[in-house]
Amino acid sequence: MEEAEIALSEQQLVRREKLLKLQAEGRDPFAAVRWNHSHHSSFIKQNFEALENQDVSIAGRIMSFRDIGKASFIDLQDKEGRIQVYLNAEGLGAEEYAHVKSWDMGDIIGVEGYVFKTRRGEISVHAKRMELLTKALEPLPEKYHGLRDPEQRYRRRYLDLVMNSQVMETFKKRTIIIKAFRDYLDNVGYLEVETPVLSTIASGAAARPFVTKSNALNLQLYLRIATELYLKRCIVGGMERVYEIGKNFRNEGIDIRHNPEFTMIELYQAYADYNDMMELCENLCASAALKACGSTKVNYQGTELEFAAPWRRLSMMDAVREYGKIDFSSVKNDEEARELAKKHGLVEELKKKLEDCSKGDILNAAFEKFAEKELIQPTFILDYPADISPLTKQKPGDPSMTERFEAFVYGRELANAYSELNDPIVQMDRFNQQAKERELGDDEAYMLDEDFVSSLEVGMPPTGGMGIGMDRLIMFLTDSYSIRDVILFPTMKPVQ
RNA sequence: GGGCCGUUAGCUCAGCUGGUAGAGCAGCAGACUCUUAAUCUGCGGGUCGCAGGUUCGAUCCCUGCACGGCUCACCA
Repeated sequence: MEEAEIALSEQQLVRREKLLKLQAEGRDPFAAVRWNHSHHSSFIKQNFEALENQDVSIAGRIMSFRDIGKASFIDLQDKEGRIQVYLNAEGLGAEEYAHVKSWDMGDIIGVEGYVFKTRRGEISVHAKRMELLTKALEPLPEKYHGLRDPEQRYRRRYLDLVMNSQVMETFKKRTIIIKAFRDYLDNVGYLEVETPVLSTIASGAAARPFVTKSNALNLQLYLRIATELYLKRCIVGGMERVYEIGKNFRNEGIDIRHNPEFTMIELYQAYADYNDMMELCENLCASAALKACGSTKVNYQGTELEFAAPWRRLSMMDAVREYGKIDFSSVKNDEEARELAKKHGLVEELKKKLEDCSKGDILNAAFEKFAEKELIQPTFILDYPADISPLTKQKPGDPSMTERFEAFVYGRELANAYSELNDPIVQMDRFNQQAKERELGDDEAYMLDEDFVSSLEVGMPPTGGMGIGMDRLIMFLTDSYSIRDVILFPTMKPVQ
């Protein structure tokens, strides 16, 4: 007792004793072994007529063990679900049957036997041979309530997955949704690419980056906050249609809809513009909803969301007029806009001092305050101020506005898309403007990427581009309240 | 970062106005050949998140800390 020992519970000690006993008997449940299994649980249940009285081989985890004396029932869980195993001395032999009875809930076993239906109508496997494939040394959480403690569910997701079948369903759906995106884009000629996570410049979005260091290069590097500028280089290179699904990293607050690392798809299409991106956005989301939920109509937190095209289209100015009762169309300059800001209580919403704010800043603040949370059904908000859209083409006839939209669902931003700015001279001016913003204290202003500008000098065709927050879409399609419910291992503070 | 709430057996949770703790599941022993939250009998299992303080005495009151949840702020 000199060294600090990990305190084992009574139940853990019991299981370790069982393990030692098994090993002493030459039945080490951790010894190398493979198990040929022929079927999964749900397949057997769905194909009972064909499989009745047929031999099958299954494997999984013991979730329930009902010993009624000379016979027992086990609920075996595999990746598809659960199936009941019936065992008795006749099927296994008296000695084996007695041995199996010492197994525990949580143990991972293989079962060979024939398919039958119990008198109560439960499709089951009548065991002829059983093998303990892995011993569980820790007891499972409570079989009825499962694992409830949110902290443990996130920290020990493996237990959450074992105990809560809807969690497994959510993550299966997650994969279906991402695959739906891939299938759709691959079918219309997109090329999936990979761009750097590590870079000396973190640009393409407004966010604080994570900082790391390369030992080999003796260099400070950032983890990417967006893939935009590299994907556009691919367009310059002639790939015409590219997308990347991957993690972005933003060193910011953690809450119900933000995780420091999150999954984004960005896609770029040459010879297209933001109108094409709207259609693509509708089609991608509708197709994902159809594949994951069987319908474009999805229930989210008690509200029915309709993802089928067409989504409502509304300019930012019209949205502010509709939801904020403020008319920006007649505002001629920044000064008039600042007056409006004071009149409508927007000053506190602004990220900068009022005198530093342009008309665009104030319009955006009014939108965020009055309109954003009202946009429940999928809605495109079009035409964003140029000041907050440094990578976007200006509107023909109104250089203060850009060809940009964001898609909102349930009051949350889901997608962001532009007619991509491809004029290298204007792009340089916009980066310079961002540098000024940074001097004014905005540490999320876009970093200058000179090589990106120089790629535009080589020539980027007119291009439409879009980013969609995959985690957020997955939240909507799985009725998940928190982003942590759609990320397998969300960022957590370590326990001290 | 602010506010509110939580942390008690492996798990899910009780625990009154302060007198060092209970249930169900799980575990152990036993009974039971169609159970499925199986049932029945009996028995074990706790540094009440951590550290201080008040008190004769703290799971309970106070302070601080840790972790988590919600929320506001922040955050395209």
